Amino acid sequence: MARALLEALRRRDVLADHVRTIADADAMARVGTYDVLVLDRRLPDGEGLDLVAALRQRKYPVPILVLTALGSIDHRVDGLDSGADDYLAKPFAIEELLARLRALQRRGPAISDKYLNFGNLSVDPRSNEISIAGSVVEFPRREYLVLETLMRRPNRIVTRSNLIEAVYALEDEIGSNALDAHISRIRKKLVQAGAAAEIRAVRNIGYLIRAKA
Amino acid sequence: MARALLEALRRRDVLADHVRTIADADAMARVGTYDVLVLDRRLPDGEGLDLVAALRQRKYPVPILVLTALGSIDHRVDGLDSGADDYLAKPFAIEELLARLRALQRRGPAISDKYLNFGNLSVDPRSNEISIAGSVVEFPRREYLVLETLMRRPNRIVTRSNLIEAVYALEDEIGSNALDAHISRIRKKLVQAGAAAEIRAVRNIGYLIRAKA
DNA sequence: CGACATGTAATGTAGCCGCAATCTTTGGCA
DNA sequence: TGCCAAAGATTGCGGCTACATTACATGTCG
Repeated sequence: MARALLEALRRRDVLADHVRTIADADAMARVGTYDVLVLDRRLPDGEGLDLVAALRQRKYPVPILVLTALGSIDHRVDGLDSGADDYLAKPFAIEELLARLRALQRRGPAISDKYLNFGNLSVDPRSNEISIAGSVVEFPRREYLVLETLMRRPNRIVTRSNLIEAVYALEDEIGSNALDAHISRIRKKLVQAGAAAEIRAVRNIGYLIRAKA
Repeated sequence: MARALLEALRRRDVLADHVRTIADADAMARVGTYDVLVLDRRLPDGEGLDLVAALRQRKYPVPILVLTALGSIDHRVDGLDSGADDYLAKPFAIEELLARLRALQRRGPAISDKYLNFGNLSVDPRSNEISIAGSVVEFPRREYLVLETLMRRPNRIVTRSNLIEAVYALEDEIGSNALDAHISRIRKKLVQAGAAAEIRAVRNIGYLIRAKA
């Protein structure tokens, strides 16, 4: 089935990778950049939904479509609950799968809009949770705010005053290197977690986040 | 839009009825026999999701696909939560809608029991019953309300005021750490029951429920 | 009367965050 | 190229405060 699907995709000039196991898929998801992920439930080394849950727990933002031979309601509900974005029962027409993939892809940006992604960093403004290289890293409130602000403009300079404004909102806090201290602490966490991004200072102006050298 | 859709369906020999209001749709659903129902969210006499909720509460078994101009996640989640079986953001390709309708039809009748599931927690808003790791755990009214509210937005921050509002509805109750006390009691029950989720505080803002570390 | 729910208040506590002292880097300038 | 002042980086420390917990009083229902 995978072969047929790959062939159909290739014919439409869709780029696709294929692996057979959950372990491989997990590895690919960590390093690769994909628009959408298609996952069978029954896989040689386990249950596909477990991977979905794991990816979602790590805030993996890419839409996931789950294929299953089990068309029953229960399983469908499980699929959606586990964090999949769409669900398709086998047997299915290739055409339908393609339509759904297009739909997911179109919706995709909207979905990942809720995440701020850059390199292997992912910020979820809803839960104030930050994931680096696939695992959640805790950031205290102020540090989180600084990093979120930077992540909203990757590769672009954010002025000191912008940052201070974002972090201290209304509270009047002026005069100290508090911001610098936060930056420093953030940096430490970033390297520690193996982030593929770094924060650079722009003298007399502010900071920016960019891909690591 | 309805006209275009009806035309497309007719061309494929699909029988379809069309009404414009929630009231009419409700009436049709009561008497007619349909394989699937397509519902817009914005309707002249109200919000489509309310009809979905009402139908589901009556155990109306027919799959429902909801159309919406609002493609955001919130709305999508709301849609699924309300008991809809599929969700499609406008604008969409007619082809895609048709594919989804076929899929729904093939899957057959679905009663989307709208449990709120997260980790090994399950909340049934209908019976106000909470299960943790498969067994029912008793929660008194206020605690239940707090937990249900959190479970409606897993992984997302729920503000203190939201929670207070949810728990104390209209009753004016202000000024105390009553909420904190409830949270504490809930936490105790959660760990005692071996929940795979935990409630975290977000300083100065509120709480969120998320997968246990 | 007893069990339980729930608000209140006292007390405990973690950990954030600002400060400041010290070290490092940067860029202007001769 | 080399020097220096200023900007930035880093780090330990301690106070503060929002949150956590617990006990207790009150209320409610059987």
